[in-house]
Amino acid sequence: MRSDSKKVTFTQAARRAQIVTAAIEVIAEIGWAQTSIRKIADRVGVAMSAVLYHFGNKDNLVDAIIEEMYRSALAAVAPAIQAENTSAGKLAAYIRANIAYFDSHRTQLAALAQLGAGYQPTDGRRFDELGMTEELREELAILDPNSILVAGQQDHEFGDFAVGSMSMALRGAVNAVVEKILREPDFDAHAYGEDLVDICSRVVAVQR
Amino acid sequence: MRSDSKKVTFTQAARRAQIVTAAIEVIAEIGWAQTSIRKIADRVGVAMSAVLYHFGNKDNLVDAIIEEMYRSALAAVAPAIQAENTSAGKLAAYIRANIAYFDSHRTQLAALAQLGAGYQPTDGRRFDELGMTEELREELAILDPNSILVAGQQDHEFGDFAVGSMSMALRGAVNAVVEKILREPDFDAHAYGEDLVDICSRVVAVQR
Amino acid sequence: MRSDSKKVTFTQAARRAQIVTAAIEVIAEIGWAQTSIRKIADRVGVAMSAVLYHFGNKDNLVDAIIEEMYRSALAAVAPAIQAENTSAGKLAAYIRANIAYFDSHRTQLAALAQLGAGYQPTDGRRFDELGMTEELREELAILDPNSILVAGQQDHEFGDFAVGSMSMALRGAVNAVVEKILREPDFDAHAYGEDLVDICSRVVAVQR
Amino acid sequence: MRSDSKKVTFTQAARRAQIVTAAIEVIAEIGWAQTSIRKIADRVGVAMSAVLYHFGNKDNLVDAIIEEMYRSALAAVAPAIQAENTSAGKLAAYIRANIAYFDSHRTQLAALAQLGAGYQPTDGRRFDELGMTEELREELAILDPNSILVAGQQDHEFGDFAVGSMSMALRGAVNAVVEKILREPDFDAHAYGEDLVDICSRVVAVQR
DNA sequence: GATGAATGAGTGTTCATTCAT
DNA sequence: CATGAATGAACACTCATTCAT
Repeated sequence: MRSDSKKVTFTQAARRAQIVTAAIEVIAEIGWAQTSIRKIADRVGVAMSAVLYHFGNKDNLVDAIIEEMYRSALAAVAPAIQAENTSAGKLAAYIRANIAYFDSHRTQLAALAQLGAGYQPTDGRRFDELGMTEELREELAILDPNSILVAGQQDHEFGDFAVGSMSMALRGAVNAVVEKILREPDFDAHAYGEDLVDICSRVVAVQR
Repeated sequence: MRSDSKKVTFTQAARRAQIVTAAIEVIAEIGWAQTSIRKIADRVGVAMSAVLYHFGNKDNLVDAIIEEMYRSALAAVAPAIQAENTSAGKLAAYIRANIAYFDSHRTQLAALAQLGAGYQPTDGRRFDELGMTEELREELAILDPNSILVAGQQDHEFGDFAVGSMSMALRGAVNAVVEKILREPDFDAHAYGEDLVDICSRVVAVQR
Repeated sequence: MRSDSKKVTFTQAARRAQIVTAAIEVIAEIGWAQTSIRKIADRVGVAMSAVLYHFGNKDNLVDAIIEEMYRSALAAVAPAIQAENTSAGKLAAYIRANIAYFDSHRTQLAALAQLGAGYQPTDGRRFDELGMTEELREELAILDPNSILVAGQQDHEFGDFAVGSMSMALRGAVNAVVEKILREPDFDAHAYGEDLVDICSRVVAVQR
Repeated sequence: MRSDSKKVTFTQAARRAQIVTAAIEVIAEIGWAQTSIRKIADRVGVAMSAVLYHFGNKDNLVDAIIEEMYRSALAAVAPAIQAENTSAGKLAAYIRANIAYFDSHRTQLAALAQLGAGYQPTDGRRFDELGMTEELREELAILDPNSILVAGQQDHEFGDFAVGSMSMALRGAVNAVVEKILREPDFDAHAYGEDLVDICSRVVAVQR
C-alpha cells in the first residue's frame, strides 16, 4: 500500500513539474494574457483536463509556478551572498549573483514579469503571498539588500546614507536588468553589474 | 459652418477623452487582463458599441490611452528639467519631477504598468511604438537622464563614472517608486526622492 | 416650388444612381454576405446614413439594384431578338445576345448571382418579385426562350421536341456561362455561344 | 481498451454527423447568410460551444459539410454510370442519376447552392478545394460528362460536335433542375430528365 | 491517473437602424 | 440634403471549469 502511494506521488510530482515547466515557457513566450490551460497542456502533450486534474484550478497552477521560481532564484543567489564575509563583499555578491541569475534564466524571468503584472488571484491574496510558505518567506529575507546595508552601517564598514531608500533604489537598479534584457537580448548584463558594484561602492563609502 | 464643424470636433474630442479617462481608471483598478471594452463603456455610461464607434477597435483605444499618458507625463516633467541651468540641477529636477508625477498620478501609472506588461498589439508593432508620433518621440528624449549625465561630464561639472549604466540604474531606481506606491499607498515618495538626489550626487561628484 | 422640387429630384436621382452603381461594384467584388451599407457609402464617398436617407433601408436598396440590372439586361438583349424575323434567327440572337451581355457585364453579373443566392428580403416577397413592376415583367417576357421555341414549332420552322424542357435546358446552358466566366476570366464565351447555337440548331431541326 | 477507443471515436463521429446534418438543414431553410453556429447548435439541441468544440471554427464545419455532400452525391451517381457499357448509356445514366439525386436530396442541394454562392473561406482556398481530399477529387472526375462525351466520340459511337461546349451546356442544363425544383417543388424533374436524354441524343447522334 | 465531451460566461467586432441637427 | 452619434442585437470564438467514465 505504502509503496503504491509513494510511486503514485512520484509520478504525480514529475507530471506536476513537467506542467509547471511548460507553463513557464508558454507564459514567457506568448505572455500571461494569451496563456490558457489548453496551450500549456498542448505543450506537455496531455489533455487540458489533465492539467486541471493535477492542480484543481488555474490559481493553484500559478501558485506552483511562482513557488518554483522563488526556489530557483533562492538556490542561485543565496549561497553566493553567504559565501562572503564582509558587507561590501555581500553587497557586491548580491548585485552580481542577481544579475547573473537574471541573465541566465530569461525564460523564468519573462514569465515572472508577466505574472507579476498581469495575474490577479481570484481569492483576495496579494501577489507576494502567492506560492509562499512561511519557511520560504524566511529564506527569501536573505535576498533583501536592506539587511546587508544595515549590517554594513552598524559595524562602520559603510558610511552614512539613507539605508531604506538606498535598498529600494538598488533593487530598482538591479531589476532594471530584467526589462532591458527582455527588450535587448544582446545587452551586456555582466558589464552593467560591474558598473553597478562600482556605483554602489561610492554611495556606501565612508565619507572623509 | 466653421463653428459648426468645430463644435462637432469638440464634442467628439470630449467623448474620446471621456472614454480614455474611464479606460485608464478601469485598467488601473482591475488590471489590463480583466479589462474589457464593455466594462469601460459601462463606466462611461454608454453602450459598448459607442466605444467602438469612436475608436474602431481595441488597439486604437490603447493607442489613444498611451498617447494621452505620454503627453501628460511630458507636460509634467519636461518644464521642471528645462527650468534648471546646471547639470546637477537638471539631474535633481529629473528625479524630483518624475517621482512627484508618479506620486500624483497613481491611476495613470498603474494603468501604464498594466499595459506595458500585458498588452500586445494585434499588428506587429512593439509597445514603444504605440501612441507615438515622431514629434512626440523627440520631445520624450528630454526625459532621458542619459543626456543630462553626458552633458554634466562634458563640461566637467560631473566626475568620472559609467554614464550608460548609471543612467539605466537611475531609471530603475526612479521606476521602483511605481511598484512601491502601488503596493504601499502611504509610502513617502517625496522623502525617497530627496534621498535619491543625495545618493546620485555622491555618484556623479568629482572625485578628489 | 416646382423648379425646386425638380432640381431636388434630379440630384436625388443622380445620387441614387451613384449609390446603386457603387453597391453593384461592392457586391461583385466582395460578395453579398460581406457587403454592408457602410462599405457602399465609403465607395461613394458619403456617410453611411446618406445611403439610408435615399433608400430608407437595405431592402429598398436591393430593390433598386435589381431593377437597374433588369433594365440594363433588357436594353441589351431585347433589341437583338426583335431585329430578327425567323424563329431560328431569334433563337440564335437570344443565345448570342445573352452571352455577349454576360461577357461584357461581369460586374453586374457577379452582383446579380450574389444577390440571387444570398439575399432574402425581410418581407415575404420571393426573389423574382424584387425590383419588379408590372410593366417590367411584361417586357421581360420577351427574354424567355420559350416563346421563341413555341412560335418556331407553330409555323413549322422547327421540328418536334419537348419545348418546355428545351427552353429550360437552354436557359441553364446559357446561364452556365456566368459561373464559368466568374471562375475563369479568360474563358472564350463567344466561341461557346457559337457552339451553343450549333447544338441548338440540331435539336430544333425538322427531323427527316 | 480497443473497443473503448472505438466507442469514443464512434460517439464523436456520431455527434459530428448529427451537427453536419443539422447544419445542412438550417442552411437549406434560411440560407447561408442567415445561418449562424448558434442556430445550428439550437437545432441539434446543444450549446453553441459544443459545435465549436467538435469543429474548431466555422470554416472547418463548412469543410465537413461539403465533404459530406460530395460523398453523398458520389455514392448516388457514380454506380449508375459505371453500370452502363455504351457511351450513350453512360450519358443517359449521367443525366438520369443526377436529376434523380437532385430530386431526392433537395435539402442538401439547397444547402450546397447556398454555400457555393455565399461562402468565402477565411483562408485563401477557393470553393472547389473545400472538403476535398486527393482521393475524393479523383473519384469526382467520374461525374464529369466531358469524359463520357470524349470516349463516345473516340469509338465513333457519337458523331461530330463541340465536346467541351456540349459538356458545359449539359452541366448547365442538368443544374438548372436545382433552381427549378427549389422554386417549384412540384416540378416533374423525372420528365425533364427524359426530355434531356432525348435532346442530348440528337446532339451527339452521328449525322448522316 | 487521465480523458473527451460539454457548457456558460465573456470577448471583440460588425451591422442596420434611429435620431437630433 | 446629409451627417455624426449612438445603440442593441447578433456574430464567431476563447476560456476555465465540471463531470462521467
